[in-house]
Amino acid sequence: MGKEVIRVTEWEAGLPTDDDLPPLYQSLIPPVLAKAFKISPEPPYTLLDACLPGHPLLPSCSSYSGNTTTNATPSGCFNFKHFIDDKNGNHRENPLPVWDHEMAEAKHDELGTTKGSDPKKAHRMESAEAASGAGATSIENCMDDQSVDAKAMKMARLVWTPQLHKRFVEVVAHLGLKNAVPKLIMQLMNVKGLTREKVASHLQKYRLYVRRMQRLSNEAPSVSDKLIPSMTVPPQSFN
DNA sequence: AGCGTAATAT
DNA sequence: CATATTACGC
Repeated sequence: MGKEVIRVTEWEAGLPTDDDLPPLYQSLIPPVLAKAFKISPEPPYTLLDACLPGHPLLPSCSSYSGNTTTNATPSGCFNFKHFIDDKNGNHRENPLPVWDHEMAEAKHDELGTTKGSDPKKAHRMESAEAASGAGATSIENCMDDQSVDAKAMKMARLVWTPQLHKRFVEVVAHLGLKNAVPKLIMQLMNVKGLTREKVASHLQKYRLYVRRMQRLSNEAPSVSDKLIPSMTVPPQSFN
């Protein structure tokens, strides 16, 4: 007795469970290998895709930071100020991630003369018809256009929608706050149009937010804290 | 080359 | 205000 007629359970023994397999797997495969092995070459998510509810990109990282600050902003863009607590992470609304196309015309040529040629001075934002906040039909194409030549021209301001930010936070949590650097975050997020600079900018702000939160949780619990400074928690550096 | 940060710009 | 850009040190 003892051996069951089931499959080769031993094979499955050491294998990682679903919990152990964050959906980052594809992102971790070098493009070269992926291509060599005919693995789907890591489809870069459009900003839209990344925000769609049904995307298991990063399942709730249950065993990473224990508590991945699930922040769902109630309305509009997320605010580091507000989203401190999460009442219900159940907001499935999808305010489409948007690029701020404000500089549609803006620049008029002031130097129309036969002066030199400027190597890095040509901004032309024209492909701006995104369906911001409305039923979007062929948004993907729209995104394509933007993200493609977005690298060339000056990109419109990225709006960090709650969903996009959520992905950001998840990736950061997955990496650990210490290892989370712009480049890695950008790669793991795998969102089309994201640049290292954008991520870095966001990360900088996010760090400030986290630090503020940590301080807040430490100090000013009550009056007794001030009266009895005998045993205070010195350095609480998470990671 | 990247990163972190503060200051500054849009 | 949120995001982008820059400058500087590491």
